[in-house]
This record gives sequence, C-alpha cells and structure tokens, in this order.
Amino acid sequence: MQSEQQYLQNYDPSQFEHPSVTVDILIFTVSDRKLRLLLIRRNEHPYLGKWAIPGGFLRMDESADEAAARRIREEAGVENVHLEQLYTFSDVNRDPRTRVISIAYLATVPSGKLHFLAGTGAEEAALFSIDGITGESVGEQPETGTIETMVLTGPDGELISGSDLAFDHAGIIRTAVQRMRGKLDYTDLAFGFLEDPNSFTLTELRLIHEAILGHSLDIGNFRRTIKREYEAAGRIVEQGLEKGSVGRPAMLYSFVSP
Amino acid sequence: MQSEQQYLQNYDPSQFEHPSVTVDILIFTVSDRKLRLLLIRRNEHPYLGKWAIPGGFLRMDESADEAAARRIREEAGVENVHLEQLYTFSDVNRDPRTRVISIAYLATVPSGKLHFLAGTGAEEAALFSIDGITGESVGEQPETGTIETMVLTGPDGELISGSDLAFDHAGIIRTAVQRMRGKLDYTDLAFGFLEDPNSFTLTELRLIHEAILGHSLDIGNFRRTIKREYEAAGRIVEQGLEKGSVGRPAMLYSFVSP
DNA sequence: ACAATAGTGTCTCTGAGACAATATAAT
DNA sequence: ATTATATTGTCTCAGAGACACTATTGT
Repeated sequence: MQSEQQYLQNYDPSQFEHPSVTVDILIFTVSDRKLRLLLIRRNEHPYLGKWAIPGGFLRMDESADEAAARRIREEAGVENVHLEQLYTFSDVNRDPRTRVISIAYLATVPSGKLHFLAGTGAEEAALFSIDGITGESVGEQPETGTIETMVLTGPDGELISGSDLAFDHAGIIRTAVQRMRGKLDYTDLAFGFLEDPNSFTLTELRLIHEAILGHSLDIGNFRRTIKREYEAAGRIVEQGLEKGSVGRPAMLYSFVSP
Repeated sequence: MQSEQQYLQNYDPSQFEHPSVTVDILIFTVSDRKLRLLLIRRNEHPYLGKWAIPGGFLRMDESADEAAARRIREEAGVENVHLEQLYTFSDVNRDPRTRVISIAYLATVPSGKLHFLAGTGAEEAALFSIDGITGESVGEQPETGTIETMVLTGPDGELISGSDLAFDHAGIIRTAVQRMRGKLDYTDLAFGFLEDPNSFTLTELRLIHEAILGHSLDIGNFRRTIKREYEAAGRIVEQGLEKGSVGRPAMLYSFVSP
C-alpha cells in the first residue's frame, strides 16, 4: 500500500476523458411590471443566430458559484446580486459539439443595475419578457415531459417561442420560473428585484410578486401577509412617508437581510 | 465565416482543461423507525478508512441521471427507485487530488430492496442512522455556515460525527436531509420508502414521515391530512383489511403513481 | 370636488393541531 | 375482560381569499 503522498504524486487526472463543464446564468429582472430575462444572440455555431442563456466555461481555479458571479459581472456589469444554483443539466446530446455539462444559476437583479448594453459589445443582448408559461408542477426537478407553450417577447415586440431558443434552454427557463414561483412566498427571493432595498413601498414589492407569478394579487391580503411575515420579525422597518407622489403617499420600508 | 459542418469538424474539445465530474448518491432508507443512509468505508487515499457517500465518475456516454441509476444498481443492487438530483458541489479544494465536481443525487429505497452486503464485496458498506441534525433552514441552497452537530450511528452502535466523514460529505448529507424534510408534505417522497407501495397501512406511512422529520406526529391529524390530500384525488385506494395483526386490523392502501 | 393611490376592516372557509372517544382484533 | 392497535370526532385557532370601506395626497 502506498502512502498518501505517493498516491497524490502518482495520481493522473487525465486517465479518464472528462466532459466540459459550463455555467449558465439566468439573469432575471422586473421592469414595467413584467418578469424579464436576459438572452444573448449566438454569433457562433451551433444555433448560430438563435437566442440563448449566457454562460461560459468553468475555470479550473474557481467554484461554480464564483464562475456564475464572474459571468454575471462580465455580461451584465452587476455585482452582489442574489445568485442561486438552479439545476445541473447533463443530457449526453444537449450540445452537438461535445459532451457539455451545464450548471445553471438563477440571478435576481434590479433593473436599474443592469448595464448589458455597455457590456461586451460584440454580442447582441436583449431582455425578453416571459409571457406565457403554462403548467405548475411542484418540486425542484425540471419538467421531464414536453415543453408546452412558452412565449417570450423581445424589446421590439419580437415574439419568440420556446422552441426557437438554442440548446435545451427553453426547458431551463421553464425550470427557473417554476422554481421562483414555488419559493416566492417562503423565501426572500422577491426582495432581490427591488431597485433600492432600503427604500421601497409595499406596492413596489407586490408588483414584483405579480410579475413573477404572472397574475395579480389582492392588495389588502398581500399587505397583511407581508407585514405579518416580515414586520413582526423586524425584517422590514418603516422609513417614513414617500414624498411628491400622485395619490396618498406610501410608507417606505427598508429590508433588513437576515 | 465557416459553415456549421466546418465548425463542428474544427472544434477541439481539449483546448480547455476540464475538471473531473463525479456523481455521488445518497441512498436513504427507513428501517426500524429510523432514517438511514448507506455509507462506504474508503479503501484509497485520500481519507483512507473514513466513511463516505458512494459515488463514481460520470462516463462520457451517460447523463448524470443515468450514472446515478447505474451506481445505485452497482452499489445497492436496486433498480427503479426514486432518484432526484440534489445539488452540485464544486468548491475548488473539495478533493485534494484534483479538481472534482460532484453532482449529488438522493435516492429513496425501501429497506427490503437493499442488498448492499452482496454488493461489490471488496469495500465495506454500512447503514448509518441519522440521529442528530440541528437547524432547519428553508430553501434548496445548502447550508453555507458552519456544520453544527450531526451524529450518525452505525450498525454496531458505532458513533460518528459529521467531521469524521470524507471530503465535504457532512454538508452534503445535511443538505439532503433538509431537502427531504422540506418537501415531505407536498410531494410523494415518503411513498418511495414503502416496502410494498401496493399494500401499506397509514401507520407504516406515518412512521416513514416521523423517521424523516425526526419527531412524532399526531395519529389522527396525520390520517386526516393524508386522506384528504390523496384519497380524494384517487392517488391511494383501499385494498381491504390487514389480516392476523395484533389490535384492530388496519386498512391496506395502494399507491397510484401520477 | 374629483381622481388616484395607500391602507384598514370584515366575513367566510379551510386546514393544522391538540385531544378525546370509539371500534375491532388477539389473548 | 384486557390489551393493543386503528379510526373517527370535536374543539380551537391561524391564515388565505374575496370584498367593501376609509385615508391622504395632487389637480
């Protein structure tokens, strides 16, 4: 039996063929009362010209979390946003070039922080609103069945269906939206979309919830629920009244991260 | 601009260095009213002699789901059990040999189907009950903070603490148990542990819930909840009374998968 | 005064939880 | 009869949802 040192010296990591590992980032934002997702238009084969989720190869000196943070910095110019691992996609033929495993991440970004137009420049990027997603399966596992209708709308009113996207990206988007909807009401997910977490109204927060869920919520019930859930625990605190708005001024709140 | 065919021909997958990708399987079962996990004792460096979650390299011709199914067949001799992706662990230094990314899976196996003693033979395997897990964070993301007390008990009463396990496996186990507890009451997870899903009593099902949660449940309330949730939807159907038991015979049920 | 938005109150219904009571078998 | 287990019933309380009402600003 060899010692641990001998073992580590003799270990040859190239004795097996390894798949490529990429990190894909779903950069979500809420603007104009709609949930939107940042897509880029591919300027390479395969799927040349198709819209795709931004991503990149995992470097040997960074964890997947770090790679995701780096890519979102490169792609959207933002830092310190909420970022969580979504799922790892590993079907053998999901990329026609070679074996690629993709660790998908989900980011929630306030729209004011997004600077993708001033980004890499070479590649075209756009925010698509997610208009039609049907089906409501629970749980973390991605939909295994067929991709039903999913409709995305681009900035010029450009309509795209899920099957127009590159790779298996339609399924990944569906998984992400379901995940967000499922955990919206028992996590702090929605707060990640606030333009200023230190000064927001409950109406702003409700509009974010509505954008993610895809339907409207009762105003009174939403207030009651949120205030019971967060104010009693000291997680949101009043910051005085809004100034100069149309209608009755709203109370401003500040979010206290746990 | 080259054509797609030219592009695919010229593509060289070895232009980047790739990490190793493994699949780790958390094989859970319930026996003797306890939640138990299959661990193997490492017979190689690093962590020689330590207990670890079974796993293996992902082959180039199989998806992670397929690799997980293959490994559980090899390790525990079972097929067609519930298997779900848990999380992908990718810290740079989690394996001292080389860069290893691990896609962790969670399997729920009825204890009668487990045949790990007749398995590979060379390596020692054992079921450990999970006795002490503190902390109840919600959400799918693994605990980022410190690993608090986690106590495992082996078949001979052998006590192990989380820090005695190989690699970052203590954290992976904690993530898995939290995931199971979190989704227990809105998924069919518990049914995966039934010895015979076509003939079980509500008491058997309740004992599985209690083992996963780590505390007892009210008998009457459990019945009411389960029957409302499943019987009305036709997901469980009565199969006649149990025979030859002590006490009043229980109604047998059959689980109808969706 | 009126429009517009913020915020409160109320009613009903459902489900969770605690706990008591009843039913049916073996011994 | 007694023990052991299964099953049902009852009471209370908290939260979700529908909906009507009140409050405070600008114009």
